[in-house]
Amino acid sequence: MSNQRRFQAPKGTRDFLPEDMAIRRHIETAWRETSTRHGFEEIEGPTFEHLGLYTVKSGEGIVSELFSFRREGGRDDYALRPEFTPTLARMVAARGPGLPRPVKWFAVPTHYRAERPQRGRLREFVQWNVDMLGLDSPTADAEVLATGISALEALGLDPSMVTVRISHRDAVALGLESLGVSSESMTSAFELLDRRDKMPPEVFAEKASALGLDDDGLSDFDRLARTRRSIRGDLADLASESGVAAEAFAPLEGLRDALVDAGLADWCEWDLGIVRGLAYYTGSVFEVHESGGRERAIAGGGRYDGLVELMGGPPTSAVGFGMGDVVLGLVLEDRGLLEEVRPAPPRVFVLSAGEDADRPAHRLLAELRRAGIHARRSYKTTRNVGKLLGEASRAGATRAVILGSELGEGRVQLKDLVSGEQELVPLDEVVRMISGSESANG
RNA sequence: GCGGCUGUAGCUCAGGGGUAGAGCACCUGGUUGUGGUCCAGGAUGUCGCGGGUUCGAAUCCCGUCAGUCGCCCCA
Repeated sequence: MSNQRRFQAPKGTRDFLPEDMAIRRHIETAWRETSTRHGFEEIEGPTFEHLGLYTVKSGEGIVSELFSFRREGGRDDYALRPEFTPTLARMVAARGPGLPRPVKWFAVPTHYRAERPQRGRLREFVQWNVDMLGLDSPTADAEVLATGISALEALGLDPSMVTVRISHRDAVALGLESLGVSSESMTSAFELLDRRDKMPPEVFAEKASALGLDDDGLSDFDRLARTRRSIRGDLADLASESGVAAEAFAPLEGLRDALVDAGLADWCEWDLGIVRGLAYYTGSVFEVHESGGRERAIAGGGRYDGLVELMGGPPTSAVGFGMGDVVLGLVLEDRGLLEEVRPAPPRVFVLSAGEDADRPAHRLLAELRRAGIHARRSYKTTRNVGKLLGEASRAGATRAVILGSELGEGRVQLKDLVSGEQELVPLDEVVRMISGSESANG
């Protein structure tokens, strides 16, 4: 290590040692199993795309946030994918007309963003994407949300720990309109709504008045932005709390019914301050947050009915979300839900208690593995059976097979490492006994 | 791009002008067959890097790099 150059992982990337990888697989397994159970099929796309795929949607300003490159001598600009939705929209635009509707796809891709890393945000991360296209109904929104929530539940979270905050751009637009915001100013109003907590009150007031809001309008705007309410409640209550005319919330009715019918009411609440920066959202928008508000959003998504068309496909309704592994991992860690997650332990540990037993031990090991059993041995040279059993225990094995002098009569010790009991059994029977036993492990 | 904090053994850290320590982890042994304990022993660092001050710097000063947290941004 002295006269060689030492490399470290690039900024914002992670090395996954076995313990880390076990956690990553734990999360990804929950994502995949939940997706499949809800009828979504897995897809994958290229890790890098033409740069234009991202600038067409987000403008040139996005480039500074991307890892983009041009091949030496090449003419095309590429970028490592910062998100999956453009790839998805491209795939659907290309193949969409021939696909049975609705399209229900999910992916678990890695993504890359050239940002300054901080808690909950890295330069390389995994993000679960769940999307449903071609069904213009709130039941699609609810089904997508049900899938996300179900995965959180599978990972041990419950409604006391996380909340899905939901809004709807149409409802908020109608509400803002009733406060006097013109349709030309609507985009700016959304932007102001999104960023209201990031500016001093004077600046907020100034920008609000630029939208045509007087003092009353400003206070109503603020009230709307802070409105949070159970989705079980009457929408009329939402109207009275936000100060906006009840008619504005008509777009929420179908969504509310679908969420309640899907059994998601305990997890969800209306939060009219949720906007999401992305310009392509057209209807429902939502974010999943840790209840204590200590971490960044665990997931975010919404309806984006115009994007497939933007990619050259037919007009296609769409709704989906992304859930990253970084914040989710932090939340699970905070809640102590990862303590039991570790690399798979072996079902059995084979050790020889004497030189004469080495070859029979190796033969047994091979036989166990051929039978599909996760079996390990020690590579130490010691004959100290105590040390070897210690190694078996540390590896997490619940049983050990000890081959020794009893081999002369064709028998070995089969030891239960949990109870400490052991019995002499015929060598020929070991594989059958272990494969036939009920074991939660490996 | 800006700011706070932190860089000493594989990990967590202590120390602090006279050329380095602890715990954990790791390895070996405890002689020929029973456990995460115990005992004994062992390896490991250019104290992030560069420069300056000094007889002497891990220690003080300057710079730089890296990590981390936050701001900006956040698909």
